[in-house]
Amino acid sequence: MSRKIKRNGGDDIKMSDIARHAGVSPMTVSRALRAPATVSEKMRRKVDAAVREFGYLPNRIAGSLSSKRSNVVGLIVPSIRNSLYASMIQAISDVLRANGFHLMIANSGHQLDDEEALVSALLAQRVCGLVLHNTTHTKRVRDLVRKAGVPVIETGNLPAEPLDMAVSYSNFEAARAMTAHLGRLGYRKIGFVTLPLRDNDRSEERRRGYFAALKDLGLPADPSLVLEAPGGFSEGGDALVRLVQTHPGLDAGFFAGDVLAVGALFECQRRGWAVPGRVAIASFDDLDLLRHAVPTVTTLRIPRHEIGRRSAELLVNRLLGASPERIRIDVGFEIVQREST
Amino acid sequence: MSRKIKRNGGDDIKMSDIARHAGVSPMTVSRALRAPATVSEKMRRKVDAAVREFGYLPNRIAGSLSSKRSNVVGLIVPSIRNSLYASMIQAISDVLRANGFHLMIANSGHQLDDEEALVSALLAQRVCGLVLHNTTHTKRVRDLVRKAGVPVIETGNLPAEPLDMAVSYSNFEAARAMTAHLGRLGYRKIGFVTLPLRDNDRSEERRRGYFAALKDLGLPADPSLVLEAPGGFSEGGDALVRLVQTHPGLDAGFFAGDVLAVGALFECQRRGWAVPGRVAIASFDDLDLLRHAVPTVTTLRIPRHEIGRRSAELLVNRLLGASPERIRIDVGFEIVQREST
DNA sequence: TTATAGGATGGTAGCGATACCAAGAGAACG
DNA sequence: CGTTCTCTTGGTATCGCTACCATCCTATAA
Repeated sequence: MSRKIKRNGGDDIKMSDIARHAGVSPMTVSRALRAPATVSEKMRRKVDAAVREFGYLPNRIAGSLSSKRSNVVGLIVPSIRNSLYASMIQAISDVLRANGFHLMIANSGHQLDDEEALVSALLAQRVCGLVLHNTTHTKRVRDLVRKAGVPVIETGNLPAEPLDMAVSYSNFEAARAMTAHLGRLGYRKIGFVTLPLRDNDRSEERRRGYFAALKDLGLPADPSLVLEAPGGFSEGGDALVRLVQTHPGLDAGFFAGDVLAVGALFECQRRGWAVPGRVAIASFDDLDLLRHAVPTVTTLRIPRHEIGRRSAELLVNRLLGASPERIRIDVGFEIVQREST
Repeated sequence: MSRKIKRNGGDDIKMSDIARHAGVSPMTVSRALRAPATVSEKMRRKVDAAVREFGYLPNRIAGSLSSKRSNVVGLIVPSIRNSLYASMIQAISDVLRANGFHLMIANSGHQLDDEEALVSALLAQRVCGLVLHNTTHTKRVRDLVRKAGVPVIETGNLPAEPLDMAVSYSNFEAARAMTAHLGRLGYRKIGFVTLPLRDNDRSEERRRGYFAALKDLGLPADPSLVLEAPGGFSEGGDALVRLVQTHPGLDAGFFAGDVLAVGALFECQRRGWAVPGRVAIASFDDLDLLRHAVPTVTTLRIPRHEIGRRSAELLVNRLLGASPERIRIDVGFEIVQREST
């Protein structure tokens, strides 16, 4: 059909073609498209007509190269699959889009090395900003980001010293508050099930919070009450069963991952264990599901949507000219007491 | 600090700088980076050293402009928040990344007009391929896509005439199969709860499938057995209650949306209605949740992950040179019979 | 009437890479 | 020893757009 590989198909109409057909200069076309107010009514109409006639789409790649400005923001999350991230992503995407920016998403699978590779790749694409759902990075990531000079949001945890801007809640405080809440409700033997701790500052912080609260409550810190489990319904159920077997007096389980908590709840239903009669269940992160389960599940409400929204807003402000300053926003959390505790 | 707005920060080291410091020509740097095999060992080492010394990141924007090739694929989903899409997105992202491509994601919120705006925007960014989770488009979208000449995957449904390539299952056949399955199990008064039908070919098809199956079963087509509900746990519960109230003989509910089904299940638990004793519940889409709920829920397993994987693979093949041909892949579905029916 | 400001247009020179072709350096051959 | 072939390397011309500055035109003031 064609002698060489067709790289990009398309007839590739360009700005100068439009200019010629409209009888104006390319610059006028450029202006009519980006800043219509700076062009006379007459010119604008000519340009618009030609643009419509040819179905012209300006080449943003050329535009970005020329203006040294891009309108794409990069986002790295540990996993796209997880619905927690999904609501944050949605919020980011919405705010960006409303301001004419786009989102490039990648997932690191909780690997710091992969995060590094992705940060390089995104910076090579010359993203104009970055959102990282992670607050511990390799040295190279820190260097790259500093050197690139693009605004960066870190989230997922509250770092003591953000790279640039951080929007999050404190995993430590949240876990501590929930544990304290359970103590206040009278529970005395509180198990803690955590997601994998390796390379995950969030999980670490939560566990620290749990122990801190136990100390505040004057309860013994028993490491055997802490179980590490990969996320998943079955794993949550298994963990609870194991805790109950090894600690007959267990009266509550705090699951630092909502899916784990729901899995535990289902396992209780299956075994006919009353929740909270036999054992109370508390969760982390307010999945919609938890409000509808039977019984409804006590949890921490993390304003994921707000985190996404504010992250994107900060980024956009900076991109629109706000002066660079280290910002660290604590969006807080809320304990939602429900039937399960 | 600086007299003019700093657009992109960074010292902006470029290829010619690296070339100078390595004592070679820019072309050699370019080759050493993209096709190391075409460059002598000696040159490659010089280049690598300079690249590392300066922490140089090639500018992909310039590269794309020059080569007329981009490595970014665009994806438009109705909603990022929904976990159905999440597992497909993850699969797409993984395959693309393994082949050196990136993903730009946007969500249309089920609006065809928004889809149109996003397709324009993505094509203006000169994405090298497009995945649309939708099979009905505005005329302009069809024109734009044709003109751009980039490979396109449609998914979410099986269109009779794909724009280019389609990877999906048949919503019609799936809904028909599940309804038939319920009939085979002996249910005679089967309610159908659908997601909003407006501008949504998937929902339409599912409803058609339901009616087709009723006809096959020799059961009357009673429009009052069909309820439209926005997605959500409460909405699923409400819909079931309404159906039961208006049709005392209702013995099964088929929910064309997993969240609706789970909501209905919870409502039954709350009211003490035996599932499936009082009413059976069947769902669409095999959320993990359904396998763990009590009782476990009968559903249609849609290979979302496979859809994402194969979509991305087709796209990558085409981008790597496979000849353009209309492809229409039916990945099928599977009925998973569980305790709830 | 001429001077002058201010807004609208156009010309030119890149942005930072790659495609394409030409040239140089060895290797292999008669 | 010259010729041809292959493998590397380098130079030049874009890619499609925007920044920047020069120019031109019209409107208002003197």
